[in-house]
Amino acid sequence: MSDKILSSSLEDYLECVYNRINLNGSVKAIEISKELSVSRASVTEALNKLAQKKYINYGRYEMISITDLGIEKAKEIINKHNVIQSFFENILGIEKDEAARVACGIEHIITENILQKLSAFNNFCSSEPELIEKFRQKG
Amino acid sequence: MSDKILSSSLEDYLECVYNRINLNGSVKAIEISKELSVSRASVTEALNKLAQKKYINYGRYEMISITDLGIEKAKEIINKHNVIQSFFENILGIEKDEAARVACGIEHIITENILQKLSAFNNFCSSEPELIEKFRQKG
DNA sequence: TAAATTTGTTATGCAAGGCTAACATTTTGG
DNA sequence: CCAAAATGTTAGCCTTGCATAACAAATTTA
Repeated sequence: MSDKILSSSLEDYLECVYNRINLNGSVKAIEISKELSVSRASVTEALNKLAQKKYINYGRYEMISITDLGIEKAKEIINKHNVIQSFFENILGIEKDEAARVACGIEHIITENILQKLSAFNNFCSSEPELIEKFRQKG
Repeated sequence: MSDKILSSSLEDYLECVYNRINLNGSVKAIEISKELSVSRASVTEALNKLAQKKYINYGRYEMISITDLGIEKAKEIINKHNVIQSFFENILGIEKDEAARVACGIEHIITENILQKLSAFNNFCSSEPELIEKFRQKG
């Protein structure tokens, strides 16, 4: 529980909180419960941990809000997710659902260094669309 | 513990057993302990689970051997590892250690479908080396 | 507004995967 | 061959992450 470190699981909860707040302006525990397919009790537990680590503001029966630290962290995670999913979808040609599902696992593992290279590679491939054309014809 | 399913952790143990047996003809628990940086006790526990699931042959104070099922599974895992590591090293230009370390996490998550596409993409890029040249100059 | 429903919390328990310490067995080197 | 060292096992404990059930608070609605 080294204060600032987040497990994969807690990263998922934080990501969900961030996305919901961005979409709706607020988020309720039961929404998280449904989105992540876990019990309400598990959500309570996870939110307490995130609050203790200062990623969100939260107390018994209180509204959930996200801190600046939480926003920063959530953006990092979501950026990783997007870069990975984009590589799978746009370059490898994987169907969206599968791309998203696997990206969701990898986002917790990939290093900043590899992510940066992968992002650059995505951009490179966008700038040379005939490349992907050629790959799609073979594979 | 649904009989044939292996957790990430057990996949790591099996991979290690397979590699050691291939290199040296045999493997001892203490070697696994060192390679995976876990206690001897944890190795005993993991080996018992792998034996129960029929991936290895193993009993108290007995030599460890791998079953046909184990070999098949280990090859799958190692193939995943190699495809991922190769993409990181040869295409993104990641340094070997980091490529191996991250591949070791992803190999437990990636689907067969994505792996197959990634492998095809590795081959495609090998057949067009000027591509990677160009990317390296930009990124 | 008071009862019913929904949502949140707490208590408790389970499984996985790890640890240490003590004990058992095997291997090694005088 | 036998004592010391190395290796393997067991017992007991911890943490994470999940669950269910019972209870508390908030919200909805009749």
